[in-house]
Amino acid sequence: MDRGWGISVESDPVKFFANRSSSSLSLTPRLNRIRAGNMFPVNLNRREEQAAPHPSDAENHRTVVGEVDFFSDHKKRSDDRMDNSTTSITVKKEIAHETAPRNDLDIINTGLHLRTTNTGSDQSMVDDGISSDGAEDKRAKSEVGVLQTELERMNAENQRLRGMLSQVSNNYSALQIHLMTLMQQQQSSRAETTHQHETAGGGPEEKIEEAVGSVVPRQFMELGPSATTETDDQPSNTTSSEERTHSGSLHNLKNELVPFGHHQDNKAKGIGREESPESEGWVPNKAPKLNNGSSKTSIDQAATEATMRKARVSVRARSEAPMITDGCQWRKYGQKMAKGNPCPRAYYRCTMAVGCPVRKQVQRCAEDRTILITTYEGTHNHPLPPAAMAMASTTSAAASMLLSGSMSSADGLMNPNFLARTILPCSSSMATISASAPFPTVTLDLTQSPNPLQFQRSVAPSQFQNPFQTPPQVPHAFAQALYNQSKFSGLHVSQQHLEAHQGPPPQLHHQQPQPSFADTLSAATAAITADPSFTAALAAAISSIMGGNAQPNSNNATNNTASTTTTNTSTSNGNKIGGFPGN
DNA sequence: CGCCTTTGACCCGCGC
DNA sequence: GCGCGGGTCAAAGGCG
Repeated sequence: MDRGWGISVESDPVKFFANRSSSSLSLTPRLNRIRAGNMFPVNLNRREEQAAPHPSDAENHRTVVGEVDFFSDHKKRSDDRMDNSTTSITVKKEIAHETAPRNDLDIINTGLHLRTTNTGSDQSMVDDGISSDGAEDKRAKSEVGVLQTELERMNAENQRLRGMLSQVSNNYSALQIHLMTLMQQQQSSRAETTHQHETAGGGPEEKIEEAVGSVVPRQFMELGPSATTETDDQPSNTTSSEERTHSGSLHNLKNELVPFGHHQDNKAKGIGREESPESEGWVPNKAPKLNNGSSKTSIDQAATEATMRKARVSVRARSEAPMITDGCQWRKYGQKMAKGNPCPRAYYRCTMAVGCPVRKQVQRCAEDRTILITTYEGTHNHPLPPAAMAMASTTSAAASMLLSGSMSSADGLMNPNFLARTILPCSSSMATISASAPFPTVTLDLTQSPNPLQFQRSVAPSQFQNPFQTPPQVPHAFAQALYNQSKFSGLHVSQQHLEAHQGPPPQLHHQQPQPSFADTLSAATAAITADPSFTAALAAAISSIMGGNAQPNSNNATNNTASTTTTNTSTSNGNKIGGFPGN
């Protein structure tokens, strides 16, 4: 039963991916994603491993609807079977042939049907031994009981659906808040720049309006060739070595998110990682090797890049899959038993480009093995397919946010909670920052279910100055795409896990009282130096998700699937250390 | 045959 | 200096 959820859930996404990649990926990506999002509760509840093929949903519904009408028929059939079969056998047959749940409603109906059938059989048994006078009452009482049972089942189902909904809201809220924070940051950056260079006319409102009209498009443009000029216009601000190194480090982030075809422009510019020896390939985390630069700038840049690479983003998500598929291709290069965790830690390296420095570690949580902890390290030195944008941008944004805080303010790392609130002001429990050595780590916890209303309160229009209210579908699509990826790759929320962990998931990080959103926002704005690349990263991610440019990378889904498949296969092999955690 | 995973060995940093 | 733990390498084997 338990395994059934996982199996069915993993099988369907493949079909979906296949359909998606072959038919309408480039045409209506947004619609597909929305559709996929709507499918969320559907897939999670499928249990088909032992269900016989069912003609269609309509027929399924028909069967359910007709169950009451066929009550007597069931009775008759049960009567006929009484000779050589028990009631339980009858019920199993019903399950096998008549319940092929297509969605939650079907499951609910299935439960009803099951009960009805069962009761019908029972009823028939009772009727056999009772006079016809009391049969009517008995039948009525039985129906009442059936309805009560159904009500209970539906309540339980409702609870589960609520859990799933809160999970989705969790992801959605996290990403939307993130986006909003970035928008505010962008606004602050622009205001500051404008104030420094010229006291341009127009009040804050006008600036905001300008930002609204241009933020996203301009950021999109920054990713292209125009990014060079845009960046060239900026250096007047980045005179200090600190900011210079900062800019250099985030150049990687920009590269990571540059759409296909634009990647070479930055390279031609001659800044950033491409020229550093490190860019040629992965260099282990050994400090001496990082100081290969001859000039001071090179040293600073190398150190910054080292910090950038050392900064880690850990994503915690419930998953039965051995590894979440984030759109990238990974090759496993090691596995070790980590101290304090019975589950082995697997080491993966990005193989989408030769010499890509990005690594990730995958390990199951020791406290709750349904939680998969994926730790990303480094930035991609190659273009990413749209499917990889969401996760990469999220992790990179978190990492750059972390690094921005660490560079602009020493308190950033000294006060992790501050940065945590900075990244996700409204939900410090969803993003936590560990300042513990050796690597600063941002933890994005997708396993928690905060109160969605809390977020709604936080992003009231009055707080965000209407112009900054991005179209709802933007962050929604962002979260949706991220979630879809997760869902189809194993980051899905398993129904059984929702049931098993109705209570608050284990908290690895200390929760802090939540400050007001305005306070944290201003704090974030003040604490983090303006960084166009950061916003550009998010803009690029959103653009890729919105499908405006949607590079029809149809291989993407295939690669994802293949990657997951191979990983599953490999991890299912006998492993001396014990195989993959949780399997 | 090539790619990938497995897994023991090795390297390095850190604490004692 | 030594041990421990994290991280990586690379030979060997499996698989399509």
